[in-house]
Amino acid sequence: MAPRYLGEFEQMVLLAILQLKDEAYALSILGELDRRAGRSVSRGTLYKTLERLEKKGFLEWTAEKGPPDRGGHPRRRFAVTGRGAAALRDSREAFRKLWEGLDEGLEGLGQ
Amino acid sequence: MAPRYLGEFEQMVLLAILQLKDEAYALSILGELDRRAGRSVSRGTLYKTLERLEKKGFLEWTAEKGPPDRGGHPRRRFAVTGRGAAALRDSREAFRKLWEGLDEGLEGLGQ
DNA sequence: TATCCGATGTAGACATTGTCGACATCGGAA
DNA sequence: TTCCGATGTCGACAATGTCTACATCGGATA
Repeated sequence: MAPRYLGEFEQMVLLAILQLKDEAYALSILGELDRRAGRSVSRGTLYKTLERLEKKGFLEWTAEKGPPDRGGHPRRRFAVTGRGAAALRDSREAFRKLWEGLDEGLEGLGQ
Repeated sequence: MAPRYLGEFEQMVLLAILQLKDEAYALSILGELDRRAGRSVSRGTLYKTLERLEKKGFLEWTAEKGPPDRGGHPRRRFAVTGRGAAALRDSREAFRKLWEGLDEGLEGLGQ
């Protein structure tokens, strides 16, 4: 029952938020995910994941007044919590050990 | 419908198999996962994942006569396919870009 | 000022992935 | 013989990934 690990996409979302620093709004996250990971998903998908990560204490958000430029109205700014950062580091470490020494052998494999 | 990406645990399993080279039997994979990633799951969990990865063409296996030493009877030796290796590389690349420049800032975060 | 539109969010549904425990087998060891 | 450890298989269910449809708020604009 206790969700012990971050899913693949959950990790990506957390990382995208970290990359955006104080500009982590839902739509910007969507763009960051697409730019860096080539992962383009619907807004619904992102919001669901955001909601779950918040419920698990891996991120938090604050509501803000309308955006300065166009289309203005309230939106949420997301931020990774300490627990979220810790979970990311743990996962990164696990994968680092699993990849250890494999990089070379994989070059050229697959089409 | 088309499962485009590897799940978090699926990636770990594929990597463990790669690490074990020609010694990738179910039980050894279980041990490798535990040793390197600190991830200890039941045999059922592993077999289910192995089965799904095989169905998607990311790994294949060959049946072997009983193990040389103790408890002998047939078992399966697993191996990652070219497609599996390619999927791993893609995922690794996506995460590399997402982590870019974040390592420092994360040191010391979380408990 | 009535309406349209883009930026935001929410809700419900459903497929995929992660996880177990129970059950079944095969050969040696006791 | 019986017991036991190494192997696998199954069915059930929780967690994660994903979409589409629906709802809102304010400016822009006709």
